[in-house]
Amino acid sequence: MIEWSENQIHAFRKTLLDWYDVNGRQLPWRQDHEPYHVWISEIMLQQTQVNTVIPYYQRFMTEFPTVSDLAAAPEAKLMKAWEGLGYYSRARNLQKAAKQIVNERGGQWPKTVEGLQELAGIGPYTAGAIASIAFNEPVPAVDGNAFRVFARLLEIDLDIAKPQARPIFEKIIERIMSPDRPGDFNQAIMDLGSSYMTAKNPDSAHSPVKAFNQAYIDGVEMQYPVKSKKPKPVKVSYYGIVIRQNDQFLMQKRPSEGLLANFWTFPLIAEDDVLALSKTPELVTDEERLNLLEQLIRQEYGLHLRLVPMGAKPVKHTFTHRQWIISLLSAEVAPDADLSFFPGKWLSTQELNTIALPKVQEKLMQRLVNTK
DNA sequence: AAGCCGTGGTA
DNA sequence: TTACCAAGGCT
Repeated sequence: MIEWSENQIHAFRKTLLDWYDVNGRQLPWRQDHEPYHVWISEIMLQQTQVNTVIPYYQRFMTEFPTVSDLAAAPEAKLMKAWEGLGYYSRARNLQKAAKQIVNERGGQWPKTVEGLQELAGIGPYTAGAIASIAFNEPVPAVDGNAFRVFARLLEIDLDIAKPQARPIFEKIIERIMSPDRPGDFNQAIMDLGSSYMTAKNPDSAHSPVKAFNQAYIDGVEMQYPVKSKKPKPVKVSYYGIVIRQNDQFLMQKRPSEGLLANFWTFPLIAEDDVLALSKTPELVTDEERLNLLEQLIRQEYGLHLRLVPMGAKPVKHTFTHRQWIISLLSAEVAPDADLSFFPGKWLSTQELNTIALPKVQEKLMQRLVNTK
């Protein structure tokens, strides 16, 4: 890596901010520096693209205009507002933090990076963003953009996937950033990172800071940032059981922790659990498989079902670390069936249109429409 | 430290 | 299709 002189640092600040003053993006959350606005946008933007966030942010501000409104909101309404954004613990933490501010702090925001990180869902990046943008504190906001931009500018060889890299980048950026305009500096770095200095197809030849971009100058831009790879999603096969009576589906609520916590889906049964009932799982035929599945449902839920496979191909849905492969089967259940052992309830199509559903459930329901 | 936690877009 | 990315935080 290289180091800049004081003169270079001053020149970089001026070049960056001059560019930002003219070319900075106009975004809904940049109309003012209200901590509430900065906060909501920063949480939504975690691992999520700007274009995806914009409509969510606008609806959110209409429904929950202030931190008090958010603190007092029914959780179902909040989840409906977040539906489709993913990483749903962000929404739950959002309300936790809103309650912290309203109930424990008399509506007062913590105004320092340290204080902000005491709020649920606010880590080092988001705390730096809020502190610098809303409270003008000269602290870096090191997100993926900042890692990438500074790794290239200075040819920093640290693996940005490793936690130790963060404090080192923070120290480097602290020295470089504009002490009088910290919020604008941090946002300018993000705009740079999402325009000229993107991960895949950067356009450094036209970048306002190309003269400062050592990796570009040396023709090794694509070697930065150094980032170790993550493991592939693990494939998991399920049977999705569609039990319909007139206008209702028998739905199952997911556990309160873990993937898609508390969301409603069709009952999902892991193929592994079904095959575990066989002494020779590798020899199970399709017909036996169906029998084993019906047996498991009898044992676990006390439901006597006759299952009929639906459609040809299973529904696939990929999360960050899992790929679900779901084979749909339909069944009828007797009107007087005992549902006391079944961990779920009947939901009408009306209700299903009202509550928040995860994308994978919507895919399953879509498949239902297509195979009818 | 490394795995968990969603979704949509792009090459 | 696969692979990887996009303004991370929590455990």
